[in-house]
Amino acid sequence: MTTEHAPASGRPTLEQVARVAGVSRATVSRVVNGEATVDPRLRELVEQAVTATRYVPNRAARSLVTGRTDSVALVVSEPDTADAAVPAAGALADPVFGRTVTGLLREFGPRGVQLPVHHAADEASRERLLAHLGQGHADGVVLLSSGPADPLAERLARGPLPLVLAGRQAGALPASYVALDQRAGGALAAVHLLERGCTRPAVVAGPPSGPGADPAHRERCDGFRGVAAERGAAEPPVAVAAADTPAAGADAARRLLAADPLTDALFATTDLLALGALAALRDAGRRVPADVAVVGFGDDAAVGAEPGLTTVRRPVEEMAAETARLLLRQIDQRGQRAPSVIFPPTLTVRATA
Amino acid sequence: MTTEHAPASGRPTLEQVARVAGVSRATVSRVVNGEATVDPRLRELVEQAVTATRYVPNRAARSLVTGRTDSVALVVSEPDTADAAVPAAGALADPVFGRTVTGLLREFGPRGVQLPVHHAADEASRERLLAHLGQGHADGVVLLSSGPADPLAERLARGPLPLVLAGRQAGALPASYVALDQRAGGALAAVHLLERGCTRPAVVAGPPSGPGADPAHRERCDGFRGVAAERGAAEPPVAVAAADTPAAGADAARRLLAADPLTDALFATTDLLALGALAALRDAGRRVPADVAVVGFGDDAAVGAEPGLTTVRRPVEEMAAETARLLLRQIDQRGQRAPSVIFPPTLTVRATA
DNA sequence: TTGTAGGCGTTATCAA
DNA sequence: TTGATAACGCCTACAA
Repeated sequence: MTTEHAPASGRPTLEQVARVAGVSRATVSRVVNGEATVDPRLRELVEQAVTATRYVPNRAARSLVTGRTDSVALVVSEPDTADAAVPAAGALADPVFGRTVTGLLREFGPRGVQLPVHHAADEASRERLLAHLGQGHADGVVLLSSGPADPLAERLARGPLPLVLAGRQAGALPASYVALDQRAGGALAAVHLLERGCTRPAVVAGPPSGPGADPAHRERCDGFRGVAAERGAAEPPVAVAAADTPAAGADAARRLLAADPLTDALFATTDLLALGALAALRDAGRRVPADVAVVGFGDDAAVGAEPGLTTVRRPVEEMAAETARLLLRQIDQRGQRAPSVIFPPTLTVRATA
Repeated sequence: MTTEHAPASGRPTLEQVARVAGVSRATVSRVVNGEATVDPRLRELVEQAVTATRYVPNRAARSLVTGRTDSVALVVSEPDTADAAVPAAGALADPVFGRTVTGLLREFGPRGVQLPVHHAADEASRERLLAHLGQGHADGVVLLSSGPADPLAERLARGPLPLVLAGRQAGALPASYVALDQRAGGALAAVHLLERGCTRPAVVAGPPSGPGADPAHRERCDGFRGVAAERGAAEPPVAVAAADTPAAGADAARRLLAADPLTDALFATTDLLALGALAALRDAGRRVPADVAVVGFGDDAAVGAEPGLTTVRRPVEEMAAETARLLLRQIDQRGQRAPSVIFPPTLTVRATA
């Protein structure tokens, strides 16, 4: 008398597979989880039953007993945007976010690791997130942080969950990270410009505070100036833009040109700034790259430039893939911290330099 | 003799909260789930115990018994990119993806609904995804589809899971959607240009096939021409760009200017195309907007223009939030299809028109 | 209104 | 090597 009280959802369970294969649940479980200690003949039987019933393990049940979730939280954190001048945009609208997701999914997807996204933009969402993660709803965390001093980074780093910081160094925090060699990027730009024959380069640097602020601006700038000094070029003057926008970049470029009309190369620490510089050069009647060569940084806004902007490209997808691998390793090794990795950027040469 | 066999993970369970509050698990469960039938005094007690123990429900356990997952899959689908000319970019790098996530999270976050992201770009990932979703790992699906004829859309629509198409109409598919009124966007641009005094407008339209192809180009174009005809303006000539890139936009604009040197307004069905048109106008020595006014579409690349690009803005975040609400309603109503919604765009006036 | 008890699908611990 | 059997944390009749 098979009572068969239908489990509401018509999906097959271990029990059913076991019945079909004529073995116990335990054996089916072993086969499904690839354990070695199982008779080849039984294994064969079970595998047939699995495909016959189209069985797929129930994540919730598995998670309940193993304590693992097979999911990694992608947390996009940004400083309270309430006071900032950037209203709608936000870190999620940055192509870097999408490219990061692409890279992460490349590793996680095939392994069946879920990637729930979280956005922490204010106190409330931060607390909710922390509580959520604290409950063990993810096996690890990828933190995509826009600010250097992120309160969330610290709290997550002190927490028990494996954590990898994406695109930003950990500083004093006990966490591994995957970051870009910003200095090397600046150096790349300098070498290219100098080898091109430029002798009076200048730098449009992003703001040290306010919208678009980022310590990376300074590192890129330092890398650029380091090479210039090393190669005996004139010490490149630096104009700091008020914000990371084309308008501010144009303004900074104008100041640079006014201070030294013979400037023949401009390195902007951001593509957006470079776009503004391009506009300023146009207005000033300078030809690009004949009179002034321009190199940007990021390869984000570069797609919008006509003619194409020569720029320093960050291997965001590859970095994200490495982030995923690092995190997976940490999860496997039960919290044992993985080494951090720094990626070198590359130069994408287009029309402006 | 409290045996207290530590549950490995030190997280509080219903049981512990119940002990602290001096009630039964059932009562705690009721309070946590907001059931009305519970004595206010007990409720108070339980709530205190919950905060004291920092209790957060265990999703896996809950999911196991309810059959729900409290998570919605965000599926980003794009046609096989293998042959396409766009290598690294992809739909995820588009700011629209991030803005959509922002809007979805606005609704899902506070309700504790997870948002795992999936990327379906080839046959393998599509099948894996379908199997995954078929197993009931999500309560519903938001499909962000780049192509009009998406094989995934059809299969999901026929499946049992609640589905909402984001940013694209369903066509013949049995699914609800949230889309933009593309025609109205074109009309908006036309009205603005005409009221500005322009009399010889022209259109740079995106490609009907190939990279950046999208039926929306035509709708925007139709909306624009409809208003022009209605208001007795000259029939606007249309140049179709070879791709959705600034270079192709510049090329199309040049053709338009050559055909009619008196052209005094340009509407591009994409911001990227508009950027190219701007460059072409510059090269041709036309002042913008004095000689030729320019309006773009999307407000994506607009951030990269200097001076600012006047453009048609899509309320992507709001649309995504509505998508979330629609889906939630469908999930609550056990598959009962929700009505679709079409959003009107707005005009963002900057410097070019 | 509250508590008791059974079961969701899986893994893990034992015996056999 | 295999099979019972006991959790895992929660919800939900059902009984009180």
